[in-house]
Amino acid sequence: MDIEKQLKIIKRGADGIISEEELIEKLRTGKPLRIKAGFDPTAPDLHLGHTVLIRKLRDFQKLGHHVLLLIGDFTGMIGDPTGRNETRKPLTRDDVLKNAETYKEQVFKILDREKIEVVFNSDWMGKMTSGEMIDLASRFTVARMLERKDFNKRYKEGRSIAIHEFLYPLIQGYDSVVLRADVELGGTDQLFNLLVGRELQKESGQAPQVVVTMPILVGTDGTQKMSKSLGNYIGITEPPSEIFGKIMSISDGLMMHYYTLLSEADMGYVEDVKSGKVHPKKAKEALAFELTARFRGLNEAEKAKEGFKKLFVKKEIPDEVDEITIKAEGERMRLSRVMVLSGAVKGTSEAMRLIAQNGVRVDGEKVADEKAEVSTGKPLLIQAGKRTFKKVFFKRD
RNA sequence: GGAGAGGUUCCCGAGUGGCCAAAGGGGGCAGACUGUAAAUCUGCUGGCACAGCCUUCGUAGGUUCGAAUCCUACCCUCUCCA
Repeated sequence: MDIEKQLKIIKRGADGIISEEELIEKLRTGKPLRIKAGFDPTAPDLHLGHTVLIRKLRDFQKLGHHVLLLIGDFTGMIGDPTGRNETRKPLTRDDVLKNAETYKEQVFKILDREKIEVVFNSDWMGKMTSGEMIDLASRFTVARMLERKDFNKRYKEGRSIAIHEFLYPLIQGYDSVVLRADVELGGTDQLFNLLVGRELQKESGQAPQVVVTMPILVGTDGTQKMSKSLGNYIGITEPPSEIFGKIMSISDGLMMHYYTLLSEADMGYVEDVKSGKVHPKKAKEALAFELTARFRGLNEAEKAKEGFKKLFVKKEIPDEVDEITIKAEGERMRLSRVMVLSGAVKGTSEAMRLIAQNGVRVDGEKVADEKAEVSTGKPLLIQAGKRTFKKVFFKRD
């Protein structure tokens, strides 16, 4: 493929490339490039945010380049400095391997498993002697380190920076030297670390890697970056109905952001959505379908779509309802009690609250009385809130 | 090593002896509206055998008829000086 076309694909969705000239030069050699991307081994549950980067790796794969998936098990002991002062508990070798397996499994939903090399930086970092570590540390200066936004801010504010935090960018950079990376991909928040790699490579007599940064995906709350700890994420292993539903409930504005970074839809369609030619609802549905299908398969996506329509558009009862059998405690039971036992709610208070708020239906009928009782003679269909359904069977002994 | 500040319910943050299950905001949930959403309005947001009772305000004790609020010890966090 000619270089212009390759470049176009690489640039799509990318935030920045340092530098484009160098990239062209590397592409011109015609040899497969070594593309590096690092992952934290602590969080094996991938969400849409991670997939932005992985999809870009896929682009490189399609162009015939060699992808190196670096599991940062050594750097994981440090944890990328975020300013949050929480000490990471060291992972055992077993944990790391297990997490890595999970990673691969999930990553292969997007990447071609044949054209990928998985490496662990503990392989070389674990063997490094203190002397070598000092040598590595000597190749960078504190002043340069403090250029990093995060460090800079903390330094100015007089907040603590532990010495070992300085090692993180250094090691990440050193990984590039060891791997002889031609290109490294990362989120925009990784820019500094990625640039350190270039410095160290130059010092080692290598051509500096080209740095490609991808925008950070905003979470479902529409403001903060997608992350598991913030609870604003959509995991790629979640049930299809969850993925579909979560995407359907993002705001229209966010939808454009997702279209740009996650969808494979061609730019023409995306423009039509932006200009309003396509109804936002239709567009959101298409996006939800595309992403659900990507991670959970076409059939599942189809089901999720139908289920969603039934539940939210027609307000009907979904096809598949959780069925649960609980012990009958008499001829009649408090509804709140039944709801707790069936797992529809966390506790009695929550059950009563929901009832008081008109959010509970039994066999389709709204319940108004918080202390309502139900007969245990036949199975009941309980709806608690918008989306929780339980088919309850009673067992007598 | 020295000096000070502080630890409150999911989060931020008020509260300095009873009117405190604890203001206000955020988030979350529910209802209305809708395009599924957003925005907006309303309500809820410790637990339970729910007009009542029980457990919460860093931890453990103490004073008091009564403590998140006072006392003692301990743990932790932060800031400043050296």
